[in-house]
Amino acid sequence: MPARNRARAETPPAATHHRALPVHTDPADVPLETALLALADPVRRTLVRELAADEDWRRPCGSFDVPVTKATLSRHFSVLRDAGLLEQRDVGTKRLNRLRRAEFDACFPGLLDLVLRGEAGSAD
Amino acid sequence: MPARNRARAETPPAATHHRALPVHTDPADVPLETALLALADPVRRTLVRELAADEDWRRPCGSFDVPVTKATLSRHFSVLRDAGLLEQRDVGTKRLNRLRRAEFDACFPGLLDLVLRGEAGSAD
DNA sequence: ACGAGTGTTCGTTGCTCGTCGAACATCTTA
DNA sequence: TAAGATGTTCGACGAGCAACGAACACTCGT
Repeated sequence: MPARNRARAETPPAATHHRALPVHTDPADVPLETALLALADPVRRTLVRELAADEDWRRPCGSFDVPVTKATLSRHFSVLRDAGLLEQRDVGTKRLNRLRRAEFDACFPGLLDLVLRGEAGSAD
Repeated sequence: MPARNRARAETPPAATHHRALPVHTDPADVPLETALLALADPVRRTLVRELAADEDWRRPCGSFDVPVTKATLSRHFSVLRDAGLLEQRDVGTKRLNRLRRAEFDACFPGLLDLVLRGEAGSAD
């Protein structure tokens, strides 16, 4: 419980203590199949869109408008992390999220845009 | 059994008689989820790649190198049709296939390229 | 007309995935 | 230290999907 509170000047609000922080898979190590399956779920696409609409590190896990339980939501975040789509950071009691837009886009160009663009095949 | 055998000068080898030909869903009517799910399967991605590698209307259904039964294969083709990825045409006893590259690409830009490009997240 | 070749349909089986409730862990505040 | 807030983990359940064998349908040869 010591914990040095030396606020590191970083992009995010500076993480507090240290909880067993999740594994962040690099998009470059993500098989195409994993990426496609991750974005094939409607709930996860909503999460991705809401993340893209807001600024980085602004939204804790519980702040998303999806019709599922905390348990299910946690699972979805896990899948997004494993797909190289999500980065998380703990601050206080909440876990803040960031969409890895640039990194993911570099590995799967166009895929994220498709999701953010819209639902129909006619797009837009 | 009448059937006008006026060989229509077309792109494909000109269809013979008429079997209950399959329903071809227009890519513009395909939800993003359907497209993603269709390409999320490894067998279907193989089919798509082999189709893209060869010329249009050259490959009958049974000519693909995938480790599944005829029944399963038929099901996969059905899924690809419903995703607006495949067009089929009957000639004699075989059903020839064509990848709807341009049409699908217009609706889901970049998606097909991703599949054809490769498997890894590092692409290429 | 018959048989071979090709593809679809049907019913079943097994596995994966999304979902939930309940219990647990961690951090903050009173 | 106790209470509250936020997420995660742990079975369990149900739906969906890929896969198969077998039976059927259609076309082309002989």
